[in-house]
Amino acid sequence: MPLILYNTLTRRKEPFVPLDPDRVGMYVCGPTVYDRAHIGNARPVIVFDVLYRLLKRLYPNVVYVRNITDVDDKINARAKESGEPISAITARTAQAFHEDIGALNALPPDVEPRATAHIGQMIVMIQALLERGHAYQAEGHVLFSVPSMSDYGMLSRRTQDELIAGARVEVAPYKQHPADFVLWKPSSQDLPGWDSPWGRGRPGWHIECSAMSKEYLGITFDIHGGGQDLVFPHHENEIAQSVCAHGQPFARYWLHNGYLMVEGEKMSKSLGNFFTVRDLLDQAPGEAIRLCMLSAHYHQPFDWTAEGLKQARAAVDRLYLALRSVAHIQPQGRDEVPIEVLAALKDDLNTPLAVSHLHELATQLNKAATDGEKARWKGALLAGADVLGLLQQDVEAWFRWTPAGGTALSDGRIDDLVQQRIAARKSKNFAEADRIRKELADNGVLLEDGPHGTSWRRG
RNA sequence: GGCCGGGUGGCAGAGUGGCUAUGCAGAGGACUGCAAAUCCUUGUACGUCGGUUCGAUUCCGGCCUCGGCCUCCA
Repeated sequence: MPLILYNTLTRRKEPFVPLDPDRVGMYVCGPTVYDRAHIGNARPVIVFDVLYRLLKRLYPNVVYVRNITDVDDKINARAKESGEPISAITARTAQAFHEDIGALNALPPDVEPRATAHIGQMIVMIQALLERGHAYQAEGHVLFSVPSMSDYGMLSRRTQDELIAGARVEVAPYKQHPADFVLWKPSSQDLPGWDSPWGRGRPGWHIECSAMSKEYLGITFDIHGGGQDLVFPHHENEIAQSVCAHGQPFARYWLHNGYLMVEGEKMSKSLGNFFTVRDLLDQAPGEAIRLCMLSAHYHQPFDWTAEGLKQARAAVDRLYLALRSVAHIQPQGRDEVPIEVLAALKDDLNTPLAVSHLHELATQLNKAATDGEKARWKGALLAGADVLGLLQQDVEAWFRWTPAGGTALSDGRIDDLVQQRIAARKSKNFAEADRIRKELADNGVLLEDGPHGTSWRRG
């Protein structure tokens, strides 16, 4: 069964056929580093991480590029507010981004280019657009001429007339057409700027992705991904710039993850339902957050709820409990992704179905009677979880996780109480044993008496 | 106004022209000093009205309804 992907360009599911199976290229729009990542930012990171893991299983060489936007007017505004130097803001925020998404088990991309390190390539591309008659200069700006591209709007399926009608912001007077967008804009001395043929200035938002994808993946490449909100204008404009500058096709498969809502409402700062990844990592382990995200199909809108996170955590608990019961068994077939998990993911990244297969594997593991069966099912469960970026940590570490700033009992204190209870049980002092269990339960610690002794976990 | 995606059992959420999704929650049972975990059994579905069909939750059309986007935004 081939890999099938829903391509926004054609609005249908298509078999994925790479340009060069020996070098599959994927570009995903990364963060603008002016503030900590919120859960909306986390969704594409997790979704495309799963795709990356899947592609690596299917092809020998995958190049995953995810940029960091470190030049942007939002960053400039932040610097002006706080007085913190721009370079400090971007460095600090980029580092925080890496920490946050690392906790969500997102693999680092192969290349993580920064916009400010590719200004030269952007200038070259803008020059090409000017030479080919797809851009013009006006009042220190360089603008892309939307009417110069006959099939502009192919991705978002908009016509140029609609763009005029839909323009709800004031159109800058130097624009020849309301939909024209900025490639380069002048910078005053207090703003970041680079010398260019058009004076000291800075790039527009869209050009960086066009320049950096070409730098690392070539003019035409396989997959371009991002959030659905980027379809227009960002990705539409990337296509316009790249196609018009090079005269050749740009990305072949466009993938977009759906929007993220919170408790049924649009996530926004004014509604007070705006969570950062960091906030959530203080409340729940990263793998619970990750599984929660993967419990709905990437293309659907996702409603983030406290209840959903709770259920996701319970689901991960269940998988780790299955593993805990076979901690002493060496897994077998550790690298063979179970066929049903693979099939689910190859069908346009059907992660909810893949997760359900993980649960079925856990059930089989729980039911396994012989060590041979246990070894086989354990290997299958772990291998299936790997492609989803789940079950990546030590089983006991998972059960010992504790929220930030909590007043949880220490591991050592819990171990002591467990030992006391074991002694009480040995002497048939069940009243004392139950008292200790109750004391631990009151502190959020669950005990499980098994054939191999007593284990505990934080709930 | 334009574009797009939805409406599935208590909840979340896949999927399918006729055959158990899965998890959580519920009920009964086994196991356990008691529990927990686990296993077994089990109840509750496919917005609405038509059409196509031997048969539709699943295809087609109308309707109702929810949500998002339309040059800040993953």
